[in-house]
Amino acid sequence: MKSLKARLEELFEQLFAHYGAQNWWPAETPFEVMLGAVLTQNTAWANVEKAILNLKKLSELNPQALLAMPRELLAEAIRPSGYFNLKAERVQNLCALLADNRELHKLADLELRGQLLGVTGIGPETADDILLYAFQRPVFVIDAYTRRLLGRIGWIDADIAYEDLRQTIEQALAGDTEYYNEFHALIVIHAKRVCCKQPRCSDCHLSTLCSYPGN
DNA sequence: ACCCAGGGTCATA
DNA sequence: TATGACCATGGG
Repeated sequence: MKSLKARLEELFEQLFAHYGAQNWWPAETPFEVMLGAVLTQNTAWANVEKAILNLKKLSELNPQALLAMPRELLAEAIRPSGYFNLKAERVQNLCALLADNRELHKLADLELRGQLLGVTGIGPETADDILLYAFQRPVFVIDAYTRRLLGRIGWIDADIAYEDLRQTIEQALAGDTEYYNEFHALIVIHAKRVCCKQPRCSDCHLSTLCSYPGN
């Protein structure tokens, strides 16, 4: 029986061999990463891109500017990303944390995670996206794709708690920031393949890794 | 017309 | 602790 570490590393190799380096997260600045992390909650990335583009036309992308913006105006700009009233509030909650604590980058990983989770609207996955892709901390992000993929392969229980799964994988891999960055990006890119969105996945080179819910 | 998307909060039992 | 309602747009 192969160890979890060996199986995960093999999975990484297969994905990397097919898709190559992804250079994530798609954003120009760390703050834009954080913004995207909130806006993409339960939302297709294409809609988030529209929202961010709208916002860039109205304002500089920094915490002070978005805090100064009337919430209604912010909400209207991010409308395409869905839940726009809710997300306008969440974005400003995050901005408030960033604006009145300029030393966040000096905090240890766990402290920083605690600060992020303290923001209403930032849950475990959004916090980990921010930790990994904005603050370059070694965190393995668990999202719906990751659960679906690992669940489908039969490596995890469907109902394992977020923290338990994250720590199980991090303990097994003991990877660095760059490795976790690439790994999560590959899982998402793989899940977005057209063939992985079909009920049956026959032409996928990695058919056994297809993450469509019904497979 | 339906389903889903790079989730999270809050009220209730 | 564990469900369920709610948030809302856009593409397939």
